[in-house]
Amino acid sequence: LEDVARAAGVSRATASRALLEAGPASTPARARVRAVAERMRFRPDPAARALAGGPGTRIVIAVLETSPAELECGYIQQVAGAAAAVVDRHDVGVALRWAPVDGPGLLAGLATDRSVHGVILVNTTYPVLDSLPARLRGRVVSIGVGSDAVPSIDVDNLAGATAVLHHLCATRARIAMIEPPAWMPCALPRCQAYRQVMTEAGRPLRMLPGGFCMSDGRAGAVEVMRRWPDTDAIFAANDDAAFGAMSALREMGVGVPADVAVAGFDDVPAAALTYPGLTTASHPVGRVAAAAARALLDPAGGVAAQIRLPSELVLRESA
Amino acid sequence: LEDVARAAGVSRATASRALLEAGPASTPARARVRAVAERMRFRPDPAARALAGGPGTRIVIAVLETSPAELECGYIQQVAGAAAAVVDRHDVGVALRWAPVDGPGLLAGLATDRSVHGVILVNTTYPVLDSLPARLRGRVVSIGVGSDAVPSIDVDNLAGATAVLHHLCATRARIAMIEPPAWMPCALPRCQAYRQVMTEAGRPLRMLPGGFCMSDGRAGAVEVMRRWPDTDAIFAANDDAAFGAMSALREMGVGVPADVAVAGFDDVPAAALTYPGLTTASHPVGRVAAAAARALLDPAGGVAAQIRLPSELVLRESA
DNA sequence: TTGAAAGCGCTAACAC
DNA sequence: GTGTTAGCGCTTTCAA
Repeated sequence: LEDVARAAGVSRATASRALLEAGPASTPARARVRAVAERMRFRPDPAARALAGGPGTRIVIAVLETSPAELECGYIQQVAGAAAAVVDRHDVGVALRWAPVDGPGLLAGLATDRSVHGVILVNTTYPVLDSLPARLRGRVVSIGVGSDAVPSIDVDNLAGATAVLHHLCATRARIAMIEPPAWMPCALPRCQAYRQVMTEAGRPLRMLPGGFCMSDGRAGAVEVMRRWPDTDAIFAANDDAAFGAMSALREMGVGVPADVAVAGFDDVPAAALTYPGLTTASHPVGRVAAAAARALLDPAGGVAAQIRLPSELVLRESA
Repeated sequence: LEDVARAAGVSRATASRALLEAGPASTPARARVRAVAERMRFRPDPAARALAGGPGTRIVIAVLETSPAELECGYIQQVAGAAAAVVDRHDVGVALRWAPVDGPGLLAGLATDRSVHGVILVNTTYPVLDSLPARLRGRVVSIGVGSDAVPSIDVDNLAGATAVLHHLCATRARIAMIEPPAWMPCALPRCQAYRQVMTEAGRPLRMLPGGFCMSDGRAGAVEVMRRWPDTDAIFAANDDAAFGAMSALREMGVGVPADVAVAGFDDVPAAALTYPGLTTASHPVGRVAAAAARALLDPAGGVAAQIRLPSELVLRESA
């Protein structure tokens, strides 16, 4: 910085202000500093910046889940990987932290940690969003639901699920849904899509509490066939649950898709490998996470309040 | 630190030395400082530490690959996720960086970056290992092959592959292997196991250059059946290649496992979902990555030169 | 609008 | 073995 300032003919302080786009600085000086910095390929030292009261050196990905073991699921790993790839160029790192679903003070602790540059909330809930400490304002983005103070980025769950359900409706009459975990507000649009499409099409509503694991899908499928034996399609809240449903149906001697069609959501790699291949909606997790990391990193900070990345119908054999 | 030192009745410098376990410090003082620090839940500020010449605040995971797109594969994501979870407690972050397979100066650049705490090399090669800059000594671990200066952590490829091949040998006579990418030295033990087991069992050697993608497995299987039509088992270098082989065999009208048994390596989640389920060897990627991160973080630094985590045979229907 | 100066919390020479 | 002192590279009051 010293060198940049000298080369631009200003003091360190002015250079700092120019680069930060904060505080007073004349437009010409500002431009000169930026040009010199560019030319010298100047990269501010994040450690020094953190020490001097700037943003920290880590982005923590705080994952709300029922158990820390959930950090090992493919979805979270993908978020971590994509974010880690994005932050590298900015000399920042990411850390992955489990937060109990109803644990208090998660954000409070993060707010006082000077080494924290920003926070990516995953699977967050409204109570957590509402407890946002002032010091964290502008340094938090949510993958999932957001609030006035917290911009959110997610796949377009509503559109993706709607597409799947329209496809199901075209060939099937009685469609059941295995719901996502009830506490997870970001998954609610998938239910909403179900209610909406079924209602509009005049189909019966057959919803069952479920979850995001194969075991949830398995249990759900068994219960569906017990309660409504004439069901001819199952929409699972995600691919894993759909895999569970398919395997349970097979064990019950129910043909997929001959007797019952099955569809999921996410298009995980395994969806292309099962037999039959799983019809589902794509979920660009990596792009969502990368966008979240960039929102935290970009100086402009022009984060739209809400970004919904498109989800596309992926047709395979199961439905 | 100031407070800790005062409470322990020593100067900041002594406290620092005691906590760092570096430099001279009397045993009693050392113990006192540690006790006080423990009680006060003192956590040194990583930014300050980095600024003052200590280790940086980021661990960069440098992945040698042929293309940056490879960073998005499940294996790398898992490494990133597991490492990110481990470093969180240490107020450090991880960053993911792609490095061209034969790109020069990768480590040189990292060595001069003060914000880098340490480096986890993934899929590294011997030339890279040999070019280790002195300043990075003791701050690099490799997931894969290592060297005198770089401790390495990996799954026990040799034992895992050997177990799979012994299993194959028990019921099959002519076993072909689809090899891993040739430039990736960490995957070589899988080939070595093949040669060894085949030779000991007096079986023909049928090796074909391959890779780690489904397309490699697909091409490999086609070529195997063309060159050696009486082959009755295929060992693919990893699960993805095995999936490709299975799908190619199915398309060729070859029954799996009836006509040809197929086995892979890694036990990715999809291996349990294909039809037939894939016989493979487990690969505790998360544990490997966590161990690598811990090796970099732990103050003791007592990293064994080489750690090989066990791989277990996972029997399913494909072989 | 700008510059000078005072730290941020820690480590590492250096003298005691 | 221990304390004193001087920074690490930046941001941010405060005067000018």
